Amino acid sequence: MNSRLHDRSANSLPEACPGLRMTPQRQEVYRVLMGRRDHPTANEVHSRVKKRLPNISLATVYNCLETLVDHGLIRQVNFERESSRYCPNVNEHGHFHDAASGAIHDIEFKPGVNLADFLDLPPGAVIEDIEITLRGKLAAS
Amino acid sequence: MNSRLHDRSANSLPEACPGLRMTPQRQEVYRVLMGRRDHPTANEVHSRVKKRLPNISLATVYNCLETLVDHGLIRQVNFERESSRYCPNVNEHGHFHDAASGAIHDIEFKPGVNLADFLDLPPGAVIEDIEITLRGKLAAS
DNA sequence: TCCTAGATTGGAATTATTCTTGATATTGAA
DNA sequence: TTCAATATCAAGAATAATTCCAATCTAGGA
Repeated sequence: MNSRLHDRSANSLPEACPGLRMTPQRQEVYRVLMGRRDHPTANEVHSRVKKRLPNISLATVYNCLETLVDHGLIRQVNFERESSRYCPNVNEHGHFHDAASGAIHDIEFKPGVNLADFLDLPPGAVIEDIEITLRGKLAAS
Repeated sequence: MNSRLHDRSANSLPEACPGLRMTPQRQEVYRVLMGRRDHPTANEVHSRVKKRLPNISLATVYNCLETLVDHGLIRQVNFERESSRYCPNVNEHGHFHDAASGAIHDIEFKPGVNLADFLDLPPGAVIEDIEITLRGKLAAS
């Protein structure tokens, strides 16, 4: 599965990712995602990146995002049929979509849990990727 | 959450679903889904339905599918950015996407499990919908 | 039967994403 | 350093799933 890079702060860039040429565009796309972890769409990423790279095109943002996903530095997240969103948390995790605010929260697995503990997997299934999405509301507390 | 209708066979039509007029088109769309539970796309449903209703339009298939989803008789399932697929299993369940064959298998929860047992939910979260998708391979056994 | 709300149709419109092409930049080898 | 090969970028065209729209059509109630 994906490599697990932990403890990357908003400023730590993935200087050394084998096979990935760190161009200014990719760096800035990555920086923007790390800087505000609110699961932006490609369009939103484009707007943010343009502050520093005013000439970057949306196509390039799509290319950069795809490249970063392919190299396991970020994750692409889909809700229903909405635009894809992007997330710098590459740990195994799910998402909670708050219907009221539209906000998306990362959901971590409790430590030590195992898919097969709660799902009836087909015999011999080798899981390569998991996507867990919850939709609901946060009770006014 | 959705009403839970169990034990519907391939021929049992939802004659009585409050607020839903059972037109021939809706009936046939539903029948087609129940008859072959392989998670077809709207296009595939359209092809199948046309055998009995040659004049039905794709727009109508989309309308029927949406209506049936809204009434909790079927579920809409999304994988990545692919076309939506439709599934007559309205029980809470997930999906396993076999990368080799492209087949999609329903995954049931083990009895008695509870989301909060394995996920760190935000405090006060009220879950309205769950989507669990696994991608992987079936080991050649 | 007549009326009306809801359903259907075909085609146009929308929209996120991908593709294409030519220009530009980077790398590694000589 | 220079060159050739390769990768990246930008702009706009193309694609494809889905939705929208306007014009009929239909079923069921008065």
